[in-house]
Formats: sequence, structure tokens, C-alpha cells
Amino acid sequence: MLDQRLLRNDLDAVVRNLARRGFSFDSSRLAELEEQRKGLQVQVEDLRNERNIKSKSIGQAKAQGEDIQPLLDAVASLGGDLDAAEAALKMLQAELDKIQLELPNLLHESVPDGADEDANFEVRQWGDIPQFSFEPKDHVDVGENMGLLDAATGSKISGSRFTVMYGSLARLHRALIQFMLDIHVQQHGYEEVYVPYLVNSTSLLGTGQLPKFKDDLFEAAGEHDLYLIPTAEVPVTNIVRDEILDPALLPLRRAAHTPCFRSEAGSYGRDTRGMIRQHQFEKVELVQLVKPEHSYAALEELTGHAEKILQLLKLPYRVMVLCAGDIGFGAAKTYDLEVWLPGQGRYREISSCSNCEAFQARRMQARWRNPETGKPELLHTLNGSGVAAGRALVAVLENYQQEDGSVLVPEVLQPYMNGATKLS
RNA sequence: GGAGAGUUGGCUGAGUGGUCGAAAGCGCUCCCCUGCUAAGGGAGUAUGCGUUAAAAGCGUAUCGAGGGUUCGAAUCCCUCACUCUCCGCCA
Repeated sequence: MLDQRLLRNDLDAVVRNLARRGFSFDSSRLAELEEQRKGLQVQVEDLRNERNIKSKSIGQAKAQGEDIQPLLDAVASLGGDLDAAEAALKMLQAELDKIQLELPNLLHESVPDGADEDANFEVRQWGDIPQFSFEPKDHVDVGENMGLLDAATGSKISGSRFTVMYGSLARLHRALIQFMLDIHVQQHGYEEVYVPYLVNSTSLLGTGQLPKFKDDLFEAAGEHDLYLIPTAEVPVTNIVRDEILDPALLPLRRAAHTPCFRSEAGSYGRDTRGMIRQHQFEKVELVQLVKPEHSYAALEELTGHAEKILQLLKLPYRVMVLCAGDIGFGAAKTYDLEVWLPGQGRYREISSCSNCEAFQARRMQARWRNPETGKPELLHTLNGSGVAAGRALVAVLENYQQEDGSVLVPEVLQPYMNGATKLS
């Protein structure tokens, strides 16, 4: 959600900023509703005030044994007026909420213009693109040739976009997760958390997946208000929903490994081969809750933490700053890490690190108490994949493949593989 | 799944229709007093929203959530959520 004050006082600036995303909305409708809201809310509160005063005087009169009938007559007409005004306000507020909950975050000024991913801007590169003395295969061929990757069985069990892994490949996947968590906890100062994989709609509203992106989620059947998490960002960030944090706790850094579930509605036909785009994948997620003045420094730091994983795995990557047209709904600024995939001959997203500023915090009422003012103020929230395990596995398979069809185990993962140096 | 008991401010905990945003205690902040310490005295101490350029002030809402009854609800009624205890089942 955006700052109400800004929407009221400088709606044009909001319109201009959101237009950079290619997002347009009926701002005059919003202004009109807001004008009505103002009048109605004042009216409702005045009526309530009148009722409260009169009711109180009835109580006092009754206590002194006076005749209260004249007083009762005096409030008789109030109820109807108040009910009508309250009902009108409620409807109006619902319409305003609907509009406001679907407004994306304002972009940070450093976000470059651009309509789509082609306009994303490369900030830096790391590592050398490996040269192969043979034609490198993609991860599907590498994995299936070893008999360790099995898409057919995944689709038999569940359907398209599910995969089965066996033996040392399954273990390598687990090793990646353990390795990433250990680095973030032991070297980057994150607290490991274990969280629910099913969350309620309030949590999804808080981080911005609802109400607008319901189609991207898997919803649990039955009478529950539960959804499978699309990312650990949802449960981990919502830990601080409706909390006022002691500033001594900040910055709060938390890391979690969870599976993620995405319906991938709207991406029919894209990345249908292999493990790039699955309904279920594992990820180690980094979340930071910081004072507003530190959030951009924290974004650089958090991005660096994700990069560190790729560096230790010796996987070449580049850092992209997402352009205005490609950035996500809740983010003010986002860096994507794209890892080099020799089998595809291109870079592919493996991590996305975002500063949401107060956008999520406002929806969640996640605050800290500023000792300078003594007042609760909104936190800034950040999240980033550190990194996606499924895609990291793909990257290892493709970058570490050998001519004989085997795959070397990255050195940093060998301790997690009982010392194994090679998959086969 | 069955039976029962609960949910009040940072915490403990009172409050069964009116002057209750809520006693008391603890904690915290400030002040006073006291050679030091311990003790003591006084004042303050929730959050959202609105009004405002902003603040102050004022208004309004909030006693798990949502409805209802009533002039008036923490208090009465209904639905739901959650917590605890016991039984059953279970990784």
C-alpha cells in the first residue's frame, strides 16, 4: 500500500511514478472517492459523537432517578441516520481499499526506464564463462543420461512441471540447501527460521500476493483459509506483522529454507523443459527488516550475500537492476542475479533481491519504535533468494558437466556430499 | 474427532449493561527526597483512523475476529479463530 497522505496530497506524482511501470489507473475516480470518504467519515464520526454524548446523559439521568423518556425520544432518529451513513462509508471504504490494495509500489528514482526485461540494466558480472572442449548439454540431458533426473515420473505422479531426482543428484540438491543456509547463518549474520508452508490470506495480503495475484497461488481445498507459500518471504516477513519492534533488534536478518509452490498461470509453454520453471521448488530466502534510512544499504548488502553463494560455487553470473516495466508489484527496487547456463548459452534468473521500502510494512503494520520521536514508525522490508536451489542445481549440472557425461561436485559442496567429488 | 475451560494494555490481573481506554500491581520514563545503597513520594506511560500542509488539540474506533440486541456493550446473544486440559487417533 502507498502512503495515504501522498495519495491525497500529491496524487499526480503517484500517477507519474506508476506510469513508469506501465501501470495506469483511474486516478480521478480515486480522488473522487477520497473526497466522498472524507465527508462521509466526518459525518459518521460526528453522529457517533452525538450519540455517545446523549447516551451518556441518559445513563447519568437514570442514575439520579430522573425521567429518561424525553432523552430517549431525542435520540430516536439518530440511529437510522447513523446506520445509513455507516453503511455508505463501509461501501465506499471497500471500494477505496480495492483500488489501493492493487496499486503497485512506487519506484525508487534509481530504477531505469524500460518496458520489459530487455531493458534491464547490467550492473556487474562475475566469473568467466566456461569454455567447453565439447558441446555442453542442458541439465535435462545431463541429469537424465546419468539416470538421476526423471521428468516422466514426476509427471506420472503429479503432472507437468514436477520432477523426480534420485541418488546423488537428490543429495546434491540437499547439499546446496544446507550449504547456503550455513553460509548465511554463520557468515552473514542471519537467524535461521523454520516457518509454515501453508499461510492464511491475511499474510498473503500483507506481503502483497493478495488480492491481485490469487491465480499464481495454490489454495488448499476445503474450509480452510490456507494457501501454499509461493516464497518464504510470505511467512518470514509476516512474523513481524502487527508488531512494534525494539530498535535494538534492528536490522533483523532471517533466513529460511522452504519449498515454494507456484501455479505458473500465464506461463504456459515457457520453460517447459527441465527444472527451470516448476510448480514446486526449494529456495533459501533472506529477509531483512531495517530502519528506513538503512534500506538501500541493506539491499546492496543482501544482494551481496546472495552473490557470495554463486561465487563460492564458482558459478558465473551477472547482476541486473530491473527496469521500471519488469520490476515486481511490491518492490521499489530489485536486483536479479542471473547465472550462466552453458546448456542454454544464456544467463537465467537465479535470485531476485528487492527493497519493498514501507509497502509491505504498511499493509502488515510492521513497525519499530523510533526513540527520537517515541512513536511507532513503519519498517522497511527486504527479501531476496539466497539462492533458488532448483536453479542452482541446474547451474551446477550445466557448468560442472564433463565430456564423459559425469558431473563434478563443486568443492564447497563436497563436505556436504560425504566427500564425493563427482556425480555419475 | 469428542468433552471442558479460556482469550482484557509491555506483563500479571480486576471488571456481568451507563460516568470504562479500562482498577490494582509489576515494568518503563521523568521529577522529588534520601551521605551511598536499599527504601520512599509525585507525575507520566496503548494503537489505528479522521480533522491539519504538518503538529498540538479534538473526535472516532479498538478489551481474540465478525455479526446481533440496546439510547448505550469489555459485560448479553450468535458465528468463527486461536490457546489450554482430558479422551481418541496419529508422523
